[in-house]
Amino acid sequence: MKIPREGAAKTRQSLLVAASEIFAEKGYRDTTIAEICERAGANVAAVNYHFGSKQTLYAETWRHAFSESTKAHPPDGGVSSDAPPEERLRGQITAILQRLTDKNNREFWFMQREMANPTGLLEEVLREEIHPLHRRTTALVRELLGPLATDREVNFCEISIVSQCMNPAVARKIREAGSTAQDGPLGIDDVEAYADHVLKFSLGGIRALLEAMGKKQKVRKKLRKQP
Amino acid sequence: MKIPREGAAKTRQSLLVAASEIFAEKGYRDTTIAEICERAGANVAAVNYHFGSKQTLYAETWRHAFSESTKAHPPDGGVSSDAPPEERLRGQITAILQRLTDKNNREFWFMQREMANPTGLLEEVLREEIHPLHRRTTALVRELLGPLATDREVNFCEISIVSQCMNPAVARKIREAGSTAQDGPLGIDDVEAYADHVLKFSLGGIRALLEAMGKKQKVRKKLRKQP
Amino acid sequence: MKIPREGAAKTRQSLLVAASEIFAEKGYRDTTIAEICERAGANVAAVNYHFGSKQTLYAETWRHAFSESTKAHPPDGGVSSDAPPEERLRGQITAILQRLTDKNNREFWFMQREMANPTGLLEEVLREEIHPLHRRTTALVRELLGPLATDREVNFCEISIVSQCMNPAVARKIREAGSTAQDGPLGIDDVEAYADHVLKFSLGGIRALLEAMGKKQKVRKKLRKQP
Amino acid sequence: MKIPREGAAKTRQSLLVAASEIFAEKGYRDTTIAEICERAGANVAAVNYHFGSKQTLYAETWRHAFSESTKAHPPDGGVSSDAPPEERLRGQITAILQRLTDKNNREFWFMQREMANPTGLLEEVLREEIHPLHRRTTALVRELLGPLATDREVNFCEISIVSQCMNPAVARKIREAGSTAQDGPLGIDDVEAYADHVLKFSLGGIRALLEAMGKKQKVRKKLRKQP
DNA sequence: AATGAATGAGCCTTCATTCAT
DNA sequence: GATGAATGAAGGCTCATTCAT
Repeated sequence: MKIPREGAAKTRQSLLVAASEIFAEKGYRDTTIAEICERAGANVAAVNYHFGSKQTLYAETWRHAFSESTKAHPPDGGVSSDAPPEERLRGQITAILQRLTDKNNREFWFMQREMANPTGLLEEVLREEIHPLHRRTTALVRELLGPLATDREVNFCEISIVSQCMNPAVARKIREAGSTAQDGPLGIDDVEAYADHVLKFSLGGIRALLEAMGKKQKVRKKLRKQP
Repeated sequence: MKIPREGAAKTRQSLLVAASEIFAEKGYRDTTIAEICERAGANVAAVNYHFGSKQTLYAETWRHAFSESTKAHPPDGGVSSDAPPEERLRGQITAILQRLTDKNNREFWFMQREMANPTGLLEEVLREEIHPLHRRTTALVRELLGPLATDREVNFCEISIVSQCMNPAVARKIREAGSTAQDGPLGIDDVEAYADHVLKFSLGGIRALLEAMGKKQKVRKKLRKQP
Repeated sequence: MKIPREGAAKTRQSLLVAASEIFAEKGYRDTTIAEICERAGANVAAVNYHFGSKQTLYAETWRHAFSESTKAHPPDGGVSSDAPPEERLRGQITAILQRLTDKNNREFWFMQREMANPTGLLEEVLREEIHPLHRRTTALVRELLGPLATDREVNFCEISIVSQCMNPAVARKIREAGSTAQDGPLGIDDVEAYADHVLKFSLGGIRALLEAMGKKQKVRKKLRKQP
Repeated sequence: MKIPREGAAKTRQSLLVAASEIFAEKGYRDTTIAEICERAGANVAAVNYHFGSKQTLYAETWRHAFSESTKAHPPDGGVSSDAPPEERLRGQITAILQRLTDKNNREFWFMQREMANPTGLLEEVLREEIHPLHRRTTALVRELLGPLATDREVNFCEISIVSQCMNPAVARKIREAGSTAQDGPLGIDDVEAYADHVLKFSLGGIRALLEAMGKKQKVRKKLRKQP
């Protein structure tokens, strides 16, 4: 009747895996401890025994999903830090998109749910994990826009780029494309094609900002000459 | 003990308003009928009397929020259809952003929750209400990219533009900026500034796509000359 | 919007009819006032307005169904009181069976429900309406069994006869036969055939009792001769 | 505050017993889970924990009552299958009546309620449990009537016999007699006396049918001789 | 260490009845 | 006189958590 357990903490891992799947699929509220335990092949009391509460398990699961994801997809997309900024931007864009569309990755859905239904417990995770990524992108954008850009311009620009990658509709479309349609090359192909597009589009956007800054600069210089 | 009933559908409206607020704030599951009724100043049974069930009320509320939103913010942003496409693009961007950041508008949060936790009931609303908006933007993008662009290019481009407007992080930031910070001009100012940015950035992106298409065109012409 | 009502008490009658149907079909508890009023084309408050309460309507309905039934099916089955007792027994048996299987008759189902789930309110009706019928049959049985039969013998015999007619399984079978099968002669044919059977069977039973009494009588006479 | 749990299925049994009593007394609808649990000394959630739902508990209770009843009262009434058919008929009649009037037996009241207010769930039980009993009686009747009797005659005859035993009025009378009146010998005595009566009455009925068949037979023979 | 029975708070829903028009 | 909105008392069920082994 009992499953042979080689270690005490094997159940813990099973619970984490089961929870990861179900939480990502149904969200916190619609997930029941019973279901998690059943899928994990454990007792109903197992969650409270190993994690203390549903809340704690949730947080733990989130953390786990996030760190797994970061491990699997390095934020630079495999591009060397010596590469030209355009290349590094491509790396970051690809990284986000791959991370997002990795079938084993629940992180994105956790985040979606959190944004829609913040539990508060995860603000902390967001700060610790997401902000560094943002700062990395912000730094790159600053590099591309040059020192003349205001902080707001850099901020907006970073939002523009990341938004294109994080739009849930995008994620869903890609996912569905890969799962429903002729489940073959299209999935991956799509992601790469979209990454190319985002890079091209964003570089165009950045160039437009640079040109506008240039004009302003000239105007200011003119004005300075004739006060 | 009884509230004076001045009209038949007055309670109904109160319930709709209360539900709109609480559903948007907490989501379907975490919202209790009791809370809605209490805020609406009605009896616990009022929801089931007027709407039949929590589900129905939810759908009704969603629908209501959406149509109110469409009414308040015409999708062209008040720009004439005779205006040049760049102006019309500004109109659409502004429309989405205003719609999103309108304090009385819960629609966006409903949508967020639905994407995270689909009830299935709302697929229909999505199709009926969202797709037309997308088609409108797609048509405009096609106009800007010209007939040489592929459907995929147009599609990606439309996603790029809309994503920048619909990013929940943006919405949240703007909202929080308007509500927590010096609750003053910053809110609206922010939206307008961001709209300007998105327009500029996107036009830059589009121009980049056009140029890329031009090069391809030239290459093809060359190839055609020397077979 | 309002149905033209020629009299005040027209609604009352509609309610009674609707209630009769639904109570008989579903029983007291499973019937809702709302359903009754809907079928009667009246307001939800109509029942309480016209009858004071659900209980009262129930009692009223029962009484109504019962008296209607007695009116429609005279307990002697149309057989003259001058006819020989066997004929009169046939009349009574036929009367009960017809009464029971009359499609417009809810009375039997009310009784069934009452026996299973007595409301207490109806004890009175039972005494007033059922007992006279029983006494009538008892008298006839006494006539058939002669003065030598004990009261218990008469009582048992009466039960035997009436039981054969009132068995709900019988009622159900006949009803279903008439409603599902080729909804034609079979229904009535069945009833008549069964009535014939019950008469024959019961007269046989009575004769057996008489013979047994005869033997006892002889024994007693013998015993009396040889004290 | 907590009841010592000596065994796993002890609570289950308590619930079954309590449910059996209350369901039989009040019927499905008028019985509340709370009452059952209270009487069983269990928590309000106990029913749903052990049985899943009120419905399931009801079905389970019914099944339990029925099988208990069959166990306690073998359908042949203790008469050997070698005994003459009249004796076996006495056995069956006695078995039904004893079963019906057994004070610990709720089965009959369940059945009454079901016939009046079918839940549909129990059709199955009826088929599995009741039909075999009927077939047994039918076979015996066929034996008594001989091969010349039509199926309908056998069927009607079986109904006549069983009806006399199953009449709820009989059951009620006997029960009340045993419980209210000089709660003594009358109860059991009554049942035996009534069983005697039913046997005698039914054998008389059967003989009458046989005689009628004999006449028909003679007529047919005559007709065959003079075509 | 781990289980499964048990708990109790809370939720949605139903429904007979009452109230204000 | 009659309506339909409103009420509040339950009832069945779910579920995270606790307890006794």
